[in-house]
Amino acid sequence: MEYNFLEIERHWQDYWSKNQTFKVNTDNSKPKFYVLDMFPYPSGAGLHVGHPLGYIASDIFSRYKRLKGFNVLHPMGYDAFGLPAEQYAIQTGQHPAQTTEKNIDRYRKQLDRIGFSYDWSREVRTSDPKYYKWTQWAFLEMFGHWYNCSAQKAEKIETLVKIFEREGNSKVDAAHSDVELFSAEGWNSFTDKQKSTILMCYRIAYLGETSVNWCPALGTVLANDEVKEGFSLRGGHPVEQRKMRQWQLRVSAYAQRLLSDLDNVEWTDSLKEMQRNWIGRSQGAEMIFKVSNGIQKYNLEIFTTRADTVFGATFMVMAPESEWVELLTTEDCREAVAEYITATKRKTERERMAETKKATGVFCGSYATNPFTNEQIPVWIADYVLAGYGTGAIMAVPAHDSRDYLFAKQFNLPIIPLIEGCDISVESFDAKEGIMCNSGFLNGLTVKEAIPAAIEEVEKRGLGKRKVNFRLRDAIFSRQRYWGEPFPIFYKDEEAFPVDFKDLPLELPEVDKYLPTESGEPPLARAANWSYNGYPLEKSTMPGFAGSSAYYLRYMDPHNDTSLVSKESNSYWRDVDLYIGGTEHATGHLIYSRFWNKFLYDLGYVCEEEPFKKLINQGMIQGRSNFVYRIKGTNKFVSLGLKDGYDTTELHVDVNIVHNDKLNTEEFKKWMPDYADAEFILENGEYICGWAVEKMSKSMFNVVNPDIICDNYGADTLRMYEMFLGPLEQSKPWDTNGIDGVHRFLKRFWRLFFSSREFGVSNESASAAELKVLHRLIKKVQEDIENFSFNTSVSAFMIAINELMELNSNKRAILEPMLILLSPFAPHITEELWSRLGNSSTISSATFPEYVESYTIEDSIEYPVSFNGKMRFKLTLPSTLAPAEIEKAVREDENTHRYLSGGSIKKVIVVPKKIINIVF
RNA sequence: GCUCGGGUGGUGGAAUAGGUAGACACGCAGGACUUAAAAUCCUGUGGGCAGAAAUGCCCGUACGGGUUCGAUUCCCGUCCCGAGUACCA
Repeated sequence: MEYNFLEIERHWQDYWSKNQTFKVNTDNSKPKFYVLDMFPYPSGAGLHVGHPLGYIASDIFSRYKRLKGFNVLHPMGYDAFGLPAEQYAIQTGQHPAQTTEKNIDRYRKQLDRIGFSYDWSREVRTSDPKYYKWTQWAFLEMFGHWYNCSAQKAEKIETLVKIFEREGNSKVDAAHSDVELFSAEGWNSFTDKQKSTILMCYRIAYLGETSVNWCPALGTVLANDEVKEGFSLRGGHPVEQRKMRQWQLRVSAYAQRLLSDLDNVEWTDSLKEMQRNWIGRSQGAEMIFKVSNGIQKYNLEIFTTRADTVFGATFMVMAPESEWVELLTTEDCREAVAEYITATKRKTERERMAETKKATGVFCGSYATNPFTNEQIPVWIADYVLAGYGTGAIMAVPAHDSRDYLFAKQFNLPIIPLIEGCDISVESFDAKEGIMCNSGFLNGLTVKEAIPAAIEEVEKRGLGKRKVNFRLRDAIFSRQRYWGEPFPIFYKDEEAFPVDFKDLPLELPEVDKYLPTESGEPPLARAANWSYNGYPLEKSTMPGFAGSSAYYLRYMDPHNDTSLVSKESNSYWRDVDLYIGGTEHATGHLIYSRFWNKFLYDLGYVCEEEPFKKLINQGMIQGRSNFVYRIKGTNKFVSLGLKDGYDTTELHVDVNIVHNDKLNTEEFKKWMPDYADAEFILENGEYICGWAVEKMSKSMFNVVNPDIICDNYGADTLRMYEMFLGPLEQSKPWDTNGIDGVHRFLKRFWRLFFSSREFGVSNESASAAELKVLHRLIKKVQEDIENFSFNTSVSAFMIAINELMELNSNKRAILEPMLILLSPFAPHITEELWSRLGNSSTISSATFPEYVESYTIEDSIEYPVSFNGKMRFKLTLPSTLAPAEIEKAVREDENTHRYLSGGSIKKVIVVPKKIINIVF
């Protein structure tokens, strides 16, 4: 009986779907387990073999947990709003909803063929109005709340109004944008519009002027994590800085909690580290420097982490965008400053980055007083100081900061070393170590002692205070695009008002074109009647991360019409126990989701403060390209081994017509018309292709479609092979060479159940040897799955099968538990054999076999005996011996005496079950 | 530059509370079955030296040191590769 994987897989996929085998409900009699994949953006290109890697791993884990008695929530959905569908719509005029729908259908078909155990009744799509109603709802909640820093939580905006009415805003410890101080009387005398403008500075979702990443090619703004090295992540278009009024989320208010709570989740260290860097906490002090432009005196505030170096501050620098520039530029410097500022503005973000080795700047004419030395020091303007961080101004300590050093050298400013014996002749001494000198009261202290001592002195003299700064900025939430969630916001007299909750979802309107208008307004401006009760609605839409920030909550209760997730569902499923996805979301989705969840937690809508308990990053699967070598000026192709004898051009060839690096020359002739009459110079009758690891992409002809693998080998082989390829978290190239090994394994496994030619297993009881094989495997597979070491468990299966074949084992007592062990990896073949064995229920409701140690204990052990670490001979001893008895046996062994040849034993080291080493 | 990973046969990769390095698989070579092919099965396969053979010895986990009876594993230094980040004061 052949292993007919196509028939078997089709049959069981139908069966699972018809019987809703993987549908779950809350069930208080069972412990819950929530396994989540990062849902995909359904692109037009469909899935390639790299995409399912993480899904396969999570599916194996889900199936394993079911066998272990857990009630497993394992859902899937689509991140359906996004740029490519909109770009395609602009080109073709087709509604993005249509292309998205089509792509989703294709994705679904591809996913279904791999045999995932998703509960599809819980599917979500971010572009579905029933779904984005709750994205809009969350936004309105953020609009209606402020962040109370002393309580460390979000509170209703009404509580803030009460405080303002009672005492003004001077004592409120709130996360806010720049705002003037006012008293209670002041507040009460404001007009409604003034009040609303002030409240906007406190809302968690707020409208504010900010410097944004503007991408002219895409015609929209982008968040920091959507920009990489000055180019847009999607499309790779240049990005420039622009001041614009945009909706923003006050993520920065949560910076400390986002940082601290990383300690409470089981993520990889590298991912946590990435988030820590992105949040970028730095502890230091804010200090006031008295400055004078000759006419008027001001207090210029700066931020520093090195308060200990004040004695070496020989000049000040402020950012070109700083509002201080206007105040501190003196008349005689005005022209030079203006010129410098225009020059800076013209530079793109990229140019500014590229020029990190060259310092540019201009003196503004004013002088500051160093509060510790009382020296007069010049105030400069330079673009190496950023407006958006700290106070936008710094004290420059050239001896101990490389950027200040570069600047001082360029403009001949004094450099004063502050650490004993440091060499600053060619570069600054940035390390925080050494003994202080030239520093007045700090002299003789180590840097570590001097930093707090200096801050203490600063506070004592009233020059400033301790301060913690974060690099994490508020998230820019507006996109000038069509294919996204509309903001439930309308404007009355230029003032923003929320759309009433009962009117949600505010559905995306129809437009004639998906482009911005001629006047540069977002596409929604094209919609007729884009208004609410006669008032104009917000025309930008929300960014991609809006819909993906709370989708894991929606899966818990996907059809709920009255809330995002019910209290009952949320308190049962709580949080994601295992989240699998790519590391590319480290500073985007994974920050926003945590922020979003914490916000909902503050409001009492969810019961866990962190959404993803454990997170695994699957590695990227790269492509493995194949090459052919065409002799220049001919249509002749020479095999890899002979190509050095010719002048050739290396050309990519479709990997799907190459098997084990051997080209199918007939297929090759059919592949492209140009090659129809190609000739080949073969080696040993075969054409061998060259290869290289590259990104998987159409242009390299190295895309492998999982459907083809399923056609040729079956889904079970694909699943096991993807796991066998290497450690889950490691990036690795896809190489179809080698898949035969896994396929062969499944065929052998299948054959174990066919003792003659007919299906049949023996009911005899298992032998000790068979039980040993089985129980070693149970232990190994269980440990490996728990440790996400799926590649080694595939190997363990192969070893076990080889051993069982040697034993001619076909006993039900062994094969039935083997089926259960294998079922998470290869669900179709195991389900088929399971039912042939006469089981009425599906294998997913079976119980994972219990490991019994006594079956695996060996009678005797072969010990390698080494002398001073060098292996000499092997000694077989009963496994029951205690270390002392082993030592006695080896001392008495004749081989020992032979190798000692008269020398005396100093020590005998016995590592139980491993090695005996004699030291002499 | 900084931070975090990682360097093991022809290939993918096993093995680290320090204990026979190269499991398992691919590929390759040889063999069995077959008219032939496919499929399947068996044997060998890190390098070197010696031997008819069984086998024995030496060298080998990027490189150079160190700790140890013993290091792929721990420590110090160097080189290379990958990821993240980019003037964050």
